[in-house]
Amino acid sequence: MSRPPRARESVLDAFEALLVDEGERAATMDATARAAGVSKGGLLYHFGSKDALETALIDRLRALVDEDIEEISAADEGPIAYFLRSSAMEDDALDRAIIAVSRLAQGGSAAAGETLRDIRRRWEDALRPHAKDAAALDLVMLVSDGLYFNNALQGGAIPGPVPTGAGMDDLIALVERAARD
Amino acid sequence: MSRPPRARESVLDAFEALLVDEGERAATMDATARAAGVSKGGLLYHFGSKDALETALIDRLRALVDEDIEEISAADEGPIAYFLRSSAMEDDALDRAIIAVSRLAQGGSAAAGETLRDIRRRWEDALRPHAKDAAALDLVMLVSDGLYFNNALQGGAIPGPVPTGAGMDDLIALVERAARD
DNA sequence: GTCTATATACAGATAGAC
DNA sequence: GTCTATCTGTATATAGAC
Repeated sequence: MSRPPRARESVLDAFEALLVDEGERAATMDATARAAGVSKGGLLYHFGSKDALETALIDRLRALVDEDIEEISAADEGPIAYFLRSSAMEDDALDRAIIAVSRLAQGGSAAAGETLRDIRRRWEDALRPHAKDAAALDLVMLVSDGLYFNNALQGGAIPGPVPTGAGMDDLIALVERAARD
Repeated sequence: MSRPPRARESVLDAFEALLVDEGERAATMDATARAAGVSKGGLLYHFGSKDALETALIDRLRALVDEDIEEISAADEGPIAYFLRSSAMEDDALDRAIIAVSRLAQGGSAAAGETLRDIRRRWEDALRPHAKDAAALDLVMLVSDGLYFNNALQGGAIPGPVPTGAGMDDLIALVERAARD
């Protein structure tokens, strides 16, 4: 695994941040270059096209999901609780990458949409052994989708309608009681 | 209530269809005019700007939600079951309008985002009396969000991971058992 | 590897004819 | 009320200097 150039990574970080904080429309190559502190030409040396930039972000997401799938199976508080709790986070690398790629999917990227469906399938497969039946698995997946949806929809700093703290604990307990094997 | 001109409504239908079927980026004024069978100038007679077009679609959604809130309270199978079942529909006027406005929100429209948050709050208020506690209400809302999310994400005709038929009945039974008062 | 300058395409919007 | 023609801004991408 050859580690990629620093400049390349910081361009990718800037692109992701723009997608998450200001939406797909604001994440232009110009704005990305400015945010990363390089010129448009400099950006295009690392990523030959907008499509290449999007593909690189999608690849980063896939790598983060690989790690996450490992952690789900090994989680102390149980796979379902771990999965739901991590669905509501806002600032770790995985969640930022998912939100960013969701924005690309909404903006019309077919590759982004396929990636998100694929990821969802992998999570579903990882959790299936821990749910008592199909409806229970549907329930867990849909609550997780709902948590992501609400985090993805709110523009920036607006507090969403998603439960936090004790409210989140109560929700997880309720879902586990309904879904656990 | 003065009924609006036929041409105006068909432009709005075309705009909504483009948003739902091909995404926010494809729903340009040019494409909307073409799909509605008018020229760009013709479209701009009815809607003086892109913003006016978006506002009209948002207003249409608000009106449909007013009707829906009435029906939720009056539903035979119970408000929660009715609400969840209607969250998974794909082709009635309300669901198409929600998906279209969700696309606008993702594309950066602040007004669309506020409208969606407002609608969610109204549904939550309508269902609160029928849920046994806060966690139960969170559960119902998040499952509904998840159903919408999955319908909104898939590009066009791709079958989503959302349960249908008997699977949906099982899910609703599970949620009701967990959440009902 | 990174820059400036420029080409090309398309979005939203205006003007004025019919 | 609907059209064509045109203006302006901005996004992606290329060419070539440093």
